[in-house]
Amino acid sequence: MTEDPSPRQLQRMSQYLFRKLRGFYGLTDEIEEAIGELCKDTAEFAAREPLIEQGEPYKYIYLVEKGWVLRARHLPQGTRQVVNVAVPGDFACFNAHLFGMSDFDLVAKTPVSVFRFEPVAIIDLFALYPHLAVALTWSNAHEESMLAERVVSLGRRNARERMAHVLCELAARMRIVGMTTDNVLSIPLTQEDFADLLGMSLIHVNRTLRSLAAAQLVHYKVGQVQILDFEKLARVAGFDSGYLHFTQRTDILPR
Amino acid sequence: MTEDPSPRQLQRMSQYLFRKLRGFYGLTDEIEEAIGELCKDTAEFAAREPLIEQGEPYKYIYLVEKGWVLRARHLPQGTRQVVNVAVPGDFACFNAHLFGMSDFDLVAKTPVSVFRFEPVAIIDLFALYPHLAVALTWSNAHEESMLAERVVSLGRRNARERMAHVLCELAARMRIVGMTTDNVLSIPLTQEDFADLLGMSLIHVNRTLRSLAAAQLVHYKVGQVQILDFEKLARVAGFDSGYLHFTQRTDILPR
DNA sequence: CGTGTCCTTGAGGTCCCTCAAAGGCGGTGG
DNA sequence: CCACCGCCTTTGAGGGACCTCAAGGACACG
Repeated sequence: MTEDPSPRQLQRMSQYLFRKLRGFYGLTDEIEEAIGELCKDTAEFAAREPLIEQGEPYKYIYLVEKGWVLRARHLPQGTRQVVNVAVPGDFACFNAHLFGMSDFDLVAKTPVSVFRFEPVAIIDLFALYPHLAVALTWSNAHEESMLAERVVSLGRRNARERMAHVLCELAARMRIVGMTTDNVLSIPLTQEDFADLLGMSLIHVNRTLRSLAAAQLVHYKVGQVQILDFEKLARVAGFDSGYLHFTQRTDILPR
Repeated sequence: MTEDPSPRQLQRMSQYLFRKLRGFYGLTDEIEEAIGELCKDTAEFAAREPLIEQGEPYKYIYLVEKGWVLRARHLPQGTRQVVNVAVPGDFACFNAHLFGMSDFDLVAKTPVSVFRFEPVAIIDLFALYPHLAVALTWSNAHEESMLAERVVSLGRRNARERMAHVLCELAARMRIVGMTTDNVLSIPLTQEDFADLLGMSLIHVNRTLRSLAAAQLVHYKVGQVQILDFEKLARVAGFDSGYLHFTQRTDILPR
């Protein structure tokens, strides 16, 4: 499950994360180095394997390098809610590690490789790698922003809008880290996963997807979603990519 | 709108925040001092006055000292989704300030006083006040945890459970910062606010509250919610306070 | 005493759920 | 190479949770 990365691997390691950060501000060498320092330990997980389970203490902070990871809560009545999905370049458990134990399952949806590091006191971490604070805080803010947007979706958008919205979001996120260049997205989520992500039933997900397909907006099949008309889809969703904040800012660089 | 706090005020300023942090770990003098240093500027807002509006650039990071603040999104079709509420001791806009502009309205629900400070580069901030990083990161984690729980509620709990759950959460949050000691909560939210917070219609909120009242669980009136049977309410909600992480940890103190 | 704000109740409709069942498709084993 | 199995998708039918529209009542305030 664990192996030593070669220097070559380290070189190429967090290109996903770097691409995201680069979109946000001029990525400095210090930040790249700090992240490189931190990400020396790697691990692999098979599909369906949990990285951490509800109720367990946190052992690591993860940076996803390959594959998809779902953060989900299992409710007593047997239902599940997927809170968010992590794709390459996303951190997992960063701020939550402050807490004693996890409130959620973190489970590999595909074969997954991660970089990971043991949580140390934040204050030590930032003292050791001051430039890391920027990257981590940005990642935090980004994740919280997506969570807030999910709350908006679940609270005030209907099934069609929710589905359209999450597809727009995934398209944008995958594009910025270079997971896709055209409108064909390799998304390993089943219709049941979408149901648990969007707070609806599997059956209604299916009908919604068929309806979007009939309208020539998207074409879903297992493991692959093709966006036929992004503009129109975004209009259906009320999707405004602003909340992802993938826009350059130069005024807040560390001095 | 702005005034200089007297030293006495500073002394008493963030008791709310301190109580929360104290619940989490032994609050050190350094942290208290760092926060005190930062919170020299205060501001007051009237009820309904926005602290910041959707689309505006961030000017400040806020620490709520008195009153209630709602973070809400207004959708094109005229609906509103309240993403979370901030009570005394809560930060607002902390990590979001990294972004160019706000995705949400931040509006005073009651007369509000806040401490505020201008965002500087995170790296500078943490270098200046290293002990602050802990408090801020914990606050971040806490807020994200509540957001995640809201996603679970909106996605997989029905109206009755959602209402019960949010009341349990508010009770717990108000108790830990000392806003209440018994089961009578001064909550300034109207039924419409609850509707927008829980993603339901005003009318259904009303029926749900009446139903909870009929079951002798809670008694709602304007500005005040009385919890008649917390245990039972928590059972209805499927509420487990774990996600609030108001439990002592001594193992991760900064050295 | 009118006006604004908020709560309350009724009635009808709809979005989405649950239950039920069938079909496609890749993998595995006999 | 076919039969079978597991996993996922698809479709139908009926029901329920919640929504919208409509209207009335309570209460505070100037």
